[in-house]
Amino acid sequence: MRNVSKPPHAPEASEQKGTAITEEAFLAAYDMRQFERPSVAVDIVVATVSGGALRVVVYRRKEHPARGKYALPGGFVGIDESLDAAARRLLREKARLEGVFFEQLYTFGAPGRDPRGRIIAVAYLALVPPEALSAVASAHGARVCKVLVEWPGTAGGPASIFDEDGRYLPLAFDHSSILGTAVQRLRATLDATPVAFRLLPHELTLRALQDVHEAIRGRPVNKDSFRRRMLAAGWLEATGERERDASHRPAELYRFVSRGIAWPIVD
Amino acid sequence: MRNVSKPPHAPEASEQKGTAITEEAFLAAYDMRQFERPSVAVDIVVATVSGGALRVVVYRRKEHPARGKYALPGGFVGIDESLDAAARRLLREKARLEGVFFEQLYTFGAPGRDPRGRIIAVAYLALVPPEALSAVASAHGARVCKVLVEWPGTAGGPASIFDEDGRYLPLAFDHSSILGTAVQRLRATLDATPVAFRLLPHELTLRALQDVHEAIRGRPVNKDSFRRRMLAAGWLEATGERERDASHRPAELYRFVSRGIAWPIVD
DNA sequence: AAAATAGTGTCTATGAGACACTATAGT
DNA sequence: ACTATAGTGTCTCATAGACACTATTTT
Repeated sequence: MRNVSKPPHAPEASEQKGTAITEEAFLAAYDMRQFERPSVAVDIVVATVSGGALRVVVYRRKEHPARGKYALPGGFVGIDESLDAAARRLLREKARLEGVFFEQLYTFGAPGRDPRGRIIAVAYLALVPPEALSAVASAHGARVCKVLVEWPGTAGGPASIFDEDGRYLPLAFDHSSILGTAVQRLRATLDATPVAFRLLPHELTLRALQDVHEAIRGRPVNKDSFRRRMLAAGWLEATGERERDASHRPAELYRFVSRGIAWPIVD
Repeated sequence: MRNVSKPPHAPEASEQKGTAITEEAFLAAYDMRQFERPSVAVDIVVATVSGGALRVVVYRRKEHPARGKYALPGGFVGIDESLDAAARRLLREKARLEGVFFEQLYTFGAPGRDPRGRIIAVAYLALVPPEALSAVASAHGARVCKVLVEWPGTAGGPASIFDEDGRYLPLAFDHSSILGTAVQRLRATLDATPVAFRLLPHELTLRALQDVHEAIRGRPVNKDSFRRRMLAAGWLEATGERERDASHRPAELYRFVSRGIAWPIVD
């Protein structure tokens, strides 16, 4: 039986006399529980770049459903909790991450996406520098896996994950779609906004920044023009320091500064 | 009392024995109703461009809450209905629109956004040519209002609506935020994707296309370079026909064709 | 010295902005 | 003829890509 619930915007009970009562009286008489409601969860793509590859945090599911498959960190939204607050709480609870950059990505609401029932997932994207994930690795079943994207540019589509030995790891539910959407967002905003800096430590070399761009785009970028663009964008400030323990000429260290530059860039 | 509901990913009841039972048995025993759930609605920004201005469809609310204010068309998501299906249904029910382009925009979930209780709104953006809204105008309380955006570029922020006489019309709930997000999305995707064509009839002049770009960006664009870019993009095909009833030289009519060009553009 | 990567200078191709000019409709 | 807008040709400037070259570290 399909429940195309009639919106409570105009509930039957108060429709006739509704025009005369006050807003307070209306709200007091209003019972929202008359409509069947879905559950709402937040799922988070916690992304970083290390070893020249885009990586995300996943957990091996120990319970049904999708037992043995890998899932993005996530959980249900509290009834008095905003979506952003839920994402912040879940980042803390599930990945021990605080103060990291995150933003809402897309909402996945296909009726069959979770066998437990109607669960609508608001997906988030969190960006962290690789060293911030050292604590996560020790967490209960957590793994930081390489992402494989099989479509070019911002075409979109699912993405899959692999372990260090190149073995495919199955993702639970529709999490390959969520992951694909995250990569699409990253690729689309990479040039227009300074997202790449969120994936790097505070002090960085231009080479490391280029590695991040190449890992996200999945293809090489032109070195010369990349350096010029980055230095012209006004996001970088030379520290005067140089890289250490490189087996070749050490590169200049830069700091990310957004002096007066809006986020995203305003034209 | 704050209900930060413990995620049913690992429900207490089946935690101990969960590792031994089958997925079928787990799901049969699983009761999702133990957690308090929000309502989920879809709100739609139905946008067009006419008279050199970006316009959206709003309804004057006849009932509490926010009685007398203007609201975007919207309604609750059916328990077995996907989010896209809910948007399609609401476009048909509320604005008598079928077969129009629409996409998901952002999800608004602040706990206090609707005084009736916890209602999470998945916002959608629908783009229609101006003549498609002639039937909407006659609908119950519907109005097609000019949009005012007070921030430059893709900075983001709220947007407000005005009637034909320049009078400010108050928007209900957080609909000015939703509207602002819609404009931000339009501005961000205007150059990279052929969204502008969704706001125009099938046959169009370059001038009309430029008007759409200027209305969305909120500032003039360079005519010469705009013409070159549009003709080079491969989205336009000359019909050989010319504009009628213009009080000056009639412009060439073009048709939108996306021959082999992906949506959005793949590089 | 050899290897490897960092960083600079310069040439070329492309696309945006500017502007002058021509074309074609209504009045 | 006059006005208004459509549409073309060309110049300049900014930026991306390509490539040659120099610089500085480890081994």
